[in-house]
Amino acid sequence: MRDESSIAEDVAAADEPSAHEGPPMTELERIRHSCAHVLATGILRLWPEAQFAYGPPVENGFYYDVELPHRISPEDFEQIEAEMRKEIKANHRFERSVVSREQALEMARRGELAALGPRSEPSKFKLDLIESIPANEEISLYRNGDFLDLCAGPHVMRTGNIGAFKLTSVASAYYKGDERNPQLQRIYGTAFKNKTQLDEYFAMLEEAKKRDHRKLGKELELFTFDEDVGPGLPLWLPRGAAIIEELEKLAKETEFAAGYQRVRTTNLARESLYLKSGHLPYYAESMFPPMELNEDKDEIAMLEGRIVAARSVLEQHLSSRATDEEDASCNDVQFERAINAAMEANDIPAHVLEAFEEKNRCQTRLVFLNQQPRRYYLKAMNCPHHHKLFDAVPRSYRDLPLRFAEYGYCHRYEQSGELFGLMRVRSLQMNDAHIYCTPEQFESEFNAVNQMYLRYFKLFGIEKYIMRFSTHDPERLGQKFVDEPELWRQTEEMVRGVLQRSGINYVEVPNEAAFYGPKIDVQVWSAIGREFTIATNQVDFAQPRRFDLTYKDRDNTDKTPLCIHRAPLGTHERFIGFLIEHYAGNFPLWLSPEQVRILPIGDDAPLIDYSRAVLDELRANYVRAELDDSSDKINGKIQRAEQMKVHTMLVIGKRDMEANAVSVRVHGQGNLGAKPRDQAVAGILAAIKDRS
RNA sequence: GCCGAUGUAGCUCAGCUGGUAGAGCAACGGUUUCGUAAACCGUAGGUCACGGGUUCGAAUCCCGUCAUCGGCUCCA
Repeated sequence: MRDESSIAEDVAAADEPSAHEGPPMTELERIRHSCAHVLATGILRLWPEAQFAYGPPVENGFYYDVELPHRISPEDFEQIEAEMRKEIKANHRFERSVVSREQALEMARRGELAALGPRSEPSKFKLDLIESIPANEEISLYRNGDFLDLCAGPHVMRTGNIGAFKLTSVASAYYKGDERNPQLQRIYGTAFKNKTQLDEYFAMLEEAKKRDHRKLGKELELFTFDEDVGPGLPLWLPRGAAIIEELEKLAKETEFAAGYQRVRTTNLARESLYLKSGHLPYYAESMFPPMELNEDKDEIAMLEGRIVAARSVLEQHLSSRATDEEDASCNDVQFERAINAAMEANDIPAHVLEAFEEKNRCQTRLVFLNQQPRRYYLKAMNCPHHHKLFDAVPRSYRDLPLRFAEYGYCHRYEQSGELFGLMRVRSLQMNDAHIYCTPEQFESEFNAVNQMYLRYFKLFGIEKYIMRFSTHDPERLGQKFVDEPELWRQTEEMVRGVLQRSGINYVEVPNEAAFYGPKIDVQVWSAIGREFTIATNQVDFAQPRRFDLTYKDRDNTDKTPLCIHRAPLGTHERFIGFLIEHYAGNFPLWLSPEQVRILPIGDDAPLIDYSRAVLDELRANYVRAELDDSSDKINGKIQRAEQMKVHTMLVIGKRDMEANAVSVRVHGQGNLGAKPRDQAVAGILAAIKDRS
């Protein structure tokens, strides 16, 4: 399971090559970090030329990055693990020594670091890592048996203290996490104090697999992906769509009460919109490539035809007047000159005059048409469209704050390797809204949005979350971030102040802002330990300016509003993916795709009629209820309903019918016994209404 | 996009070192009339992801493509 500190750890693991800084390790981390050294020892026994980069403990184990011509595959694990077991059995001490910078560099040059002894090739990554250790820091080495490594430690006392370990996977990773650096093989493993804990860990992984949203989504018939539709483009089955409808109902009610207005915009817009917004070029690689439309093609062809016809009339006219030295079959410029001159005359026939005018009319019109195809893009974000809605009507300070909400589809061209079930998709429905406000209104609007998050989290029982405040990187202005240094500074200062005053727990993460302004992401952890950005809240100073959005202030001057982008429920795709894992598919009644299933015992006509009457009553109240009139026995019907995680089952036998009752069974709770029909129905309706 | 792994019926999975593709559940047709997690019998269902190659013969071996998964990079 992941905790809040894991963000810091991951950042440290990614950004801190030497591990020469950072918080002290826990006992388990020391075991895992030591196991990484043992892994390197094992690999070197098999491939002495291996070059190691760094090998820290991570959330669920450890890894070591290695460069090696041989491609390590899971088939090699057994062999490597055998070498590792020998090293653990030898029970070598982890011996720490401190060396001078020059000594360390010398050893690296001799290939002795992350090695079993001197080698012909230098330990090149270690050489580089030594360079990055700050001058005032001590340089330490750790030895276990023959293996010596540059390492800040700490370690367990002896290799034998690594109770139980297992190699788990191999992946590739860029050296220092930078795409421009060489790719290394990253060997992952995990280690625990003892075999029992190791086994428990793998058993836990098996359990986690059962609540994986991709597995449950298929089993519960919530959504599907189809090759003909395309990767990352989920299709929602009726049961999944039911959840979407409930979430939208929730959002619409909440937002209506909070003074939002709903708008609707298109999925497609011309290139010019996104040039204005800055999505092109700042966001271009996340957008689907454009489609090109020859919008004026037909009109251009028609005009050109008419020009040709008119010109032939004019040419005829010219040639009829031609003197010996004049040639009517001349180039365009000469023709224009000649015809203009000819039109000076007084005796021009009417049809020639008409052709002349027709030609000029057509040529003038052509100037205003697009000869080049026009580009249209699928929208990746709603904001540019909403800005246009702001701009569609003159705005006064009295209109602010103006809050436009839309649950629209956006399409983003995520890289193929990024796609991940529902959590990372290419078509997404965002719980989006844009709040246009004055700087004075910013704080209360911003806090109101945060309050909305907290209410939602309470409703869904989300207890663990953290806000990440992402700021810009001054060095990437004009590349990743709009080039407005002063506005960035002011806005970040403003947001930081609001966050601090509101007392919300947050961490500040540099360089991860949106291109148009700083943002706050809300990270949550699904029940199986995955971490996600579920909601987002961003400040946009850039786009309102780029769109020249203004409102008339009290003093009759035009001012530019601030814009807050916010999506407390994130996207349906990710949010539902999260909820599936959060609830393990056992949705509360209000969200349950099938809220009630009626299970008659037997199929006697009166019993079926009674069951159907109960069904009709529920459906008349918009309850998603079904009747199982199959020929299964009652145990079979219950089994099937339980497997589909139907929330409430109403078992109806002869006894119930005669008492005008139903027997209530709730998924996960079992048989709750018979209840009067009215009472049971009322209870269901009340629970749905309260979202309890 | 990069590295690695995987791809057999709607689902879960068998199918040895190449010799004509199998089970359970689901579906469909019957029989059964059952009080809280699976009644019984039968029927149908697959171009073994796709495309090439090797071979007398390929689900199986080789190459390529696509998709998914584990990571990396990216990320509202």
